[in-house]
Amino acid sequence: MKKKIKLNPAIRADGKGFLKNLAYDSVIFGFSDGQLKILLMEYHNTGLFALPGGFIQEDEDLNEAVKEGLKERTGLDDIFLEQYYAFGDRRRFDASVLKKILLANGIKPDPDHWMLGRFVTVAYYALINYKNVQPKPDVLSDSCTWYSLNELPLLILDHKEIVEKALNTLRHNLDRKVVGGNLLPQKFTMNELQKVYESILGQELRRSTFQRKMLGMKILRRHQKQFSGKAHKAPYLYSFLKR
Amino acid sequence: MKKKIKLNPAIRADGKGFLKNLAYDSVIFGFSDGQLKILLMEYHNTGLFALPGGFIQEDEDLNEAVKEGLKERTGLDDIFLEQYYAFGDRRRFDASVLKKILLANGIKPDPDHWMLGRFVTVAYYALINYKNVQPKPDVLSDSCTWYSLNELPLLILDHKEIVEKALNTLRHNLDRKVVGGNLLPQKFTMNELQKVYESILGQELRRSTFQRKMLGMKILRRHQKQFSGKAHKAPYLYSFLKR
DNA sequence: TATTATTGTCTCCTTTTGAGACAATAAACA
DNA sequence: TGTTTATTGTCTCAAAAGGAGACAATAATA
Repeated sequence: MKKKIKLNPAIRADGKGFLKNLAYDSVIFGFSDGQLKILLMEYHNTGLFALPGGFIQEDEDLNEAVKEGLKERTGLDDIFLEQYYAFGDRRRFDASVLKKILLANGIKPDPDHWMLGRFVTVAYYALINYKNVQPKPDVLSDSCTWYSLNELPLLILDHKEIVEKALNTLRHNLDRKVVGGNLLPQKFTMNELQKVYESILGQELRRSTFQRKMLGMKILRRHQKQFSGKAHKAPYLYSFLKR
Repeated sequence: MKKKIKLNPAIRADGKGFLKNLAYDSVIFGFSDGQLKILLMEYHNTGLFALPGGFIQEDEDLNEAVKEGLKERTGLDDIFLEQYYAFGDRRRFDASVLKKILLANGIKPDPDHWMLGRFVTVAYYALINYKNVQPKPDVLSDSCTWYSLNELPLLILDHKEIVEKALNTLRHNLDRKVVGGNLLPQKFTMNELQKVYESILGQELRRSTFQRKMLGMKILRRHQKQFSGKAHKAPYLYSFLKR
């Protein structure tokens, strides 16, 4: 079987083969040091930061395009991913920013270069296990690294708003879906899970209530204890039941 | 001030002035005879039914385009409207259906006619007061009328799926937002409100519990009684508090 | 005046949640 | 080896919310 080569959109001059006026951006959440973090790209020689994103090929499902892009950035294949909003304000777009990025990459765009046009972007958020990932920049950017939600750099266009809405959506879905586990390794302690919930909700939770609730849902499997070497009772490890 | 004329996209041959590959569809909910209903368009001489939808002008915000389209269909201006999903599967599209519609309207499209291409559609749902509306068809269709959710005709493309997802989203938002009132006149009885909730949730609710909950939220104002002429106690009318 | 259907409210009971208490325990320390 | 420390799993008690039904009030009819 012939392997499909995916050209990076940025290096194509005409934008052929891609849906016009349409892009996607993904807010990729990870958890480390007790904090929620997201992946950001920094473009060559510009000091500009942006969400990982891309374009959709004409022969590709929207959701598949996003999964594919996610795989390129993170190397991960089976990721919790959810679409949450299409940002379509006309003023969200600013051609000068895109032009700056292209120029810094040695591309001198015509005024009617396809990437300088207006785009509606479909936003997704993903939850991944921080430890499994070595983020990789794309052709236009020289880094793809984690930033704590509390200390984000200035983002291009309306990407700040996109992040905020992602977090809000994640919060609202937290009670409907058992989403928290996607940010942790397969086995984790109750305290680690609680920390994840707390950082998503932005508020502290009562330990006993949280534990009772989680155990009451019957979706956790209890494994052996985890001995940390510290001078206190060792917590059990848990994992989520598949279904 | 010069009035802006909005050309109907269908009668433009080139599709210029519109965003490519992008459309919107709206699931417009109304409530009458104790049932949830939605607005559907039937295209001239085709027997094809579809959701009201349209395209986005290059100088127009996505949300504004949808509001504008909604106003054309319903005459209403200030409508509860919420975006909920962008449908972007490649196989959602079927050129033969669009071709049939165009042919039935006397337009013989080239194989590369813009409307025969692939579209990602951003879906919205709206809640309106049934009584306020005289639905109007657009240029391509000869009717725009209410259909009960239980007895929908066969819909084109993936419009059935779009409706189902709208209803699901509405259900999930029902406890977060006080959404039910948008389907009723300004003043309504508790029983009418309960019927709305029941038809959205697809299940019966306990009268006393429902009333206690609604009154407990402190978002209802009680008005005079409504005398129906029937031989029993008259219910109060309520309205939602603004804020 | 009695009857009927429906409404607003109340009561009782169960379930869920909030807040804290307490014994168990892994390692460090004396 | 016994004591101390920090943390864990579980339990208890009270408060809040929710389910199920009872009951008096009432608008029109018979």
